[in-house]
Amino acid sequence: MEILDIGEVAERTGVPASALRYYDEIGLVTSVGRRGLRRQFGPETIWQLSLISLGKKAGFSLKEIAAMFGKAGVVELPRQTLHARADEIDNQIRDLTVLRDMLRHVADCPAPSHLECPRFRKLLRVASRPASRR
Amino acid sequence: MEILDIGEVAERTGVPASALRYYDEIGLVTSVGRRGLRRQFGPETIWQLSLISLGKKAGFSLKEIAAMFGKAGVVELPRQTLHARADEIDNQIRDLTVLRDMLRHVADCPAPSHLECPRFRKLLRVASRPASRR
DNA sequence: CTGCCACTTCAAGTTCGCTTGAGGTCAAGC
DNA sequence: GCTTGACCTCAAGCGAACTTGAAGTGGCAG
Repeated sequence: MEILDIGEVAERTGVPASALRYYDEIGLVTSVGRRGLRRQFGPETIWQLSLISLGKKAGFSLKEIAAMFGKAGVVELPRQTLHARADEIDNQIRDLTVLRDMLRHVADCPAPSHLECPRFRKLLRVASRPASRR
Repeated sequence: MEILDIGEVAERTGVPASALRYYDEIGLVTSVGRRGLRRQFGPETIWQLSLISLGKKAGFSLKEIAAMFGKAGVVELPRQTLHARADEIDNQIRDLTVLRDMLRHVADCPAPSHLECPRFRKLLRVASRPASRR
């Protein structure tokens, strides 16, 4: 059960075969060979696809993801770049936290207009501030 | 200085006029009138645009953002939906945290192959787990 | 040996979120 | 009154990330 063909990968990961073909085409995943015409993938493809899905959720483009996790699924970027990426993600986490707090607040706050609520106004101020100052 | 025309809004927010016209077209922002042909916006547009930018960073589509912050910039969704959205965002924050830790780890870990590093393998397991179990 | 059917390729189409370009308008300054 | 310049409209184009469809192929079960 070492080598999976495209249908099995699709079934196990939920990623459609058409998408897998596309990823193969752009070099985001690599098929280890063919059985007839049928693409075959190594077992590492499975976790590579979860990393890809993670990266997508984080808002990275497939190109950026390909750059982060090279063909082998092994990261090959300079440390500096990796830390920079991590910092970007930290900023994004902060943004999401503000948005989440805003939604939760709005769901619960009884004020007639949220603009009148000091808590909402505070969140708004944070939301408007540039990332560098957060 | 109550009412701004499109150029001023663009300048203050960094959102290009073409995008503002597009947002107007799809009803994501509303112009309060025209001076000649020129669109004019109320001052609330400014903070609405930062909410929009926040929502975009969070990976929501413009339609979803429009649904969250109705035309008036006032949220008009049932509390339940808002909390559901907030929970979604929480999951996303967790995903991002895993990804960030993964990047930082990879930047610093001296192991020859990350697959051999127990810490990396642990992060990988978390990454592969469905959101519900995290 | 013959089907079957899951795959293949390749081109074209789709959605999203805009941008670009051509040609037009209008308020304001000279 | 004329020019200027910032806006306008409308249609087309664009890149990302796929999907869809038509026509073909090849391993394997019977």
